[in-house]
Amino acid sequence: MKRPELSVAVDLVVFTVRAHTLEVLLVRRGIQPYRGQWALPGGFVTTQESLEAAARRELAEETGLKGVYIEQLYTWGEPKRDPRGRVVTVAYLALVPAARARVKAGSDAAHAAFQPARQPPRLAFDHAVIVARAVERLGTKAEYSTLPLHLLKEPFTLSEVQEVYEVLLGRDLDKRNFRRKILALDALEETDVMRRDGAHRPARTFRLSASRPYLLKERGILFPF
Amino acid sequence: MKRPELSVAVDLVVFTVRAHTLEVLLVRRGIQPYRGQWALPGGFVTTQESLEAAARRELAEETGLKGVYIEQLYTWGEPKRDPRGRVVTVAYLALVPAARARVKAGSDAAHAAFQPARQPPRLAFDHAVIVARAVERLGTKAEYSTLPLHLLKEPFTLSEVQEVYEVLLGRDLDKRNFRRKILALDALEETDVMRRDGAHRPARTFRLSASRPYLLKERGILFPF
DNA sequence: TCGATATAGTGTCTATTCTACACGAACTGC
DNA sequence: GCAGTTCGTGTAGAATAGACACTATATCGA
Repeated sequence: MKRPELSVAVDLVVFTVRAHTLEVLLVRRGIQPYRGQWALPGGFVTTQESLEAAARRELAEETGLKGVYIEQLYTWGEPKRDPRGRVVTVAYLALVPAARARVKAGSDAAHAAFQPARQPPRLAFDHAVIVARAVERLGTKAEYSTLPLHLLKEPFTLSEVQEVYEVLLGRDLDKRNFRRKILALDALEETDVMRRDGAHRPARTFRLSASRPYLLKERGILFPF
Repeated sequence: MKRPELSVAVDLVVFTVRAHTLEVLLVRRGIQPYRGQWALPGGFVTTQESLEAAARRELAEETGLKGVYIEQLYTWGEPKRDPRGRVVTVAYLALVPAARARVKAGSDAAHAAFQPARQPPRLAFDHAVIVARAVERLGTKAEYSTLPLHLLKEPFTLSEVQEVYEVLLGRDLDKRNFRRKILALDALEETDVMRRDGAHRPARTFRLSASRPYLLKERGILFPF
């Protein structure tokens, strides 16, 4: 059994929801190949770090963010996917609240930006495929889990929760039905701060109830509805 | 950006359902480390083949099977998971009908065998974790998809279908409700051959209807029930 | 050949869940 | 204090889930 050595990379699909749009973090490549094109942030895995650690490191380098939600998405390893040679890439999906979704200070404005995830610009390598799969995965998880809550900064209002679900699912939801269902999951707890912004009635705010995980496989499935 | 070179392997979790038990294919390691211990079949990815091709090659080497259902499960890459050095492994999940689940002729009997997947023997490396995750994934997919049909050889009876679902879900299902639901998916079509085995009424048999994919995300969710 | 035995195949009723739908409440700003 | 805006709430009809038991059809052996 021989052991050919390959390069292993991690790529990050960092999502946020802003202005009723699902956005993904892209960086402009400074080197060949695909120099000047948009691509996912990422980099090679060093010998001593775990895959997830490598992903978090890259995320911190681009955005300065730590402790956000991250999960492994899929691994791509077609022999020709990188013209430089054989590179296997492990893609990770990360969710950041819009309020925290800033490109790291020090990067010039053109270097990195959040852009529409469903109609991204032309991307380097097979990154368009990776983004498409991540979008699909997120949509699927919105159907049965509270994962989308990671796109919000606590405390949040139920209208904000509904907005992220609508964006991920790509359709409008009935307000009363949505609120009934999301509260029935018993995953949210009311805070005592009210959100007042604008000339209208203030909204109650919520945070995750301490006893609940984000993903609910148990009954209490969110959808269909 | 430096490019450390790592070894990339594929490991296979090959499932079958036999005698109301979920079984997984294991091989006895002939070399160090973990020599003599049970492990998942697998091997290193060569420079010219894709990851899935490597997985299919390993599967064929152990079982002689081609064209079975296979999907990528997850990628493990902790720095210390293999004492020989840094090995990133991409695990694949494969489903084979019991009628085809044979270890390749030429392997000695002790070399490879299907064994209970939920209480496997002590496994090499982190393979127990991999098996556990595969079992969980299969159970989850049984809740909303027709993926378990890959565990059956066509044509099959509805009782056989129910059996695999029961094994994957770990609970008994009501016969009438199950048949109503599975048929409502419109994923099965009746054949004209009857299954007669034993001293009782023969059963209709079915195959997958040509127009249907195995996985159904659309409504018509199978469970809860 | 007839009875015992084993699995196949089928329908209904009740409880729960889904879905559609509209208006008063509470605040700001002019 | 009025206009404008978002917040917050209940119900009724439709669809789906879930519990439940008996007849049909074959084989086998007495």
